[in-house]
Amino acid sequence: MIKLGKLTDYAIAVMGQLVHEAADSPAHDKEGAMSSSAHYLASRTGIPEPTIAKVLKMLAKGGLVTSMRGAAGGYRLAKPADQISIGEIIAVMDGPIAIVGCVEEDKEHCNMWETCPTKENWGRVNDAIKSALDGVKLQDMLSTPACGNVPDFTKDVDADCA
Amino acid sequence: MIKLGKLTDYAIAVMGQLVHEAADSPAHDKEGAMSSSAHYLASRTGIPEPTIAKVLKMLAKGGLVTSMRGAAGGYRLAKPADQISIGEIIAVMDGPIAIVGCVEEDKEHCNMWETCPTKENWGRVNDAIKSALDGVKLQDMLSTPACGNVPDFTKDVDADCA
DNA sequence: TAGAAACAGGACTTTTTTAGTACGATAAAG
DNA sequence: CTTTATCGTACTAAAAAAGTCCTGTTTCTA
Repeated sequence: MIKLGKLTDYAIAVMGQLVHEAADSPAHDKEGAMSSSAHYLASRTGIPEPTIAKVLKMLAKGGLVTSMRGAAGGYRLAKPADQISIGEIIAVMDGPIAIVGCVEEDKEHCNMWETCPTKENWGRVNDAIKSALDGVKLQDMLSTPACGNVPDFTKDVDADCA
Repeated sequence: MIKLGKLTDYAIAVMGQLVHEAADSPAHDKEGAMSSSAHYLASRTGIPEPTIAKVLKMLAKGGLVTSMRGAAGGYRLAKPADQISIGEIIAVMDGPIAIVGCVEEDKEHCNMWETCPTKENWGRVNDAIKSALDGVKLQDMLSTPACGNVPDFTKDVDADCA
């Protein structure tokens, strides 16, 4: 089954939680908006802390969240939730969206790139998938922190998942 | 990187080869069209025989090729190449196309299926991807047996790959 | 200024998935 | 009845993903 990695599911769950946090923040919309620590987010989402820390680091490196170090540091969304697409999140977590390995970036591994007539078709397929994923925004995925992915440990997480 | 398994690439290559074989067949279009053995297809595509055998078995079970046993047996396409979509092939080789595990089939593993508001969105995404893949037919991928996937052993395979 | 809280980065281990192989059984042709 | 094939399944090995941990750096607070 063509599917996303678990870390990607976690990422969407975590970012969803960050949306909640931003909305609840008193300094909402302001520059000095609150940030949430990995520890806190772990407790809210039920995802184990070491794992969620890894996910957050990846998201930070990908520019989807901004981080602040030191005590009282943490993470917050880099952009409003309706400007972050699912496609972006997947790209950061799973790498570029390309259904086949035979893609522009590593054409040197393909001994017949120049003459291969199928690459345009794969390109069209990839583009179609990409726009499908870019059309759905994080905002659309909201209301619940960890649905759509499934780990069992979400069970005891929270009640606003409905 | 979201990508297909190698076996799926092989499958497309093999089915492409079967298209060639059917076209070259004297009994082309007839009921008694020739069939190609796994051994022969392996030699034509450069894919190792045990592996290609496995692929063909999967394709046969999925109904994309028909098989005939016994001496002079082998495989042939179950449908014309322009009626076989890439999506079908992927579905047979990699299972149903569903970008998340949280899909109708195994909703019992999700403890909040009923109330989860994101499943419809994932459904839309899945559908978009599915139609992108169903829109491309095997016919469109033709002209060369093993391009678009890349294994190095395609190098010494054949000359009509251009 | 010392200590605590928190992220950064990387190395490491474990688990899961995928790929590849092998073998005994069955079926058809000559 | 021998040869050429597929069928089904089980097994092994290799690759990828997930998860964990440690060491260092930054920043706030007391």
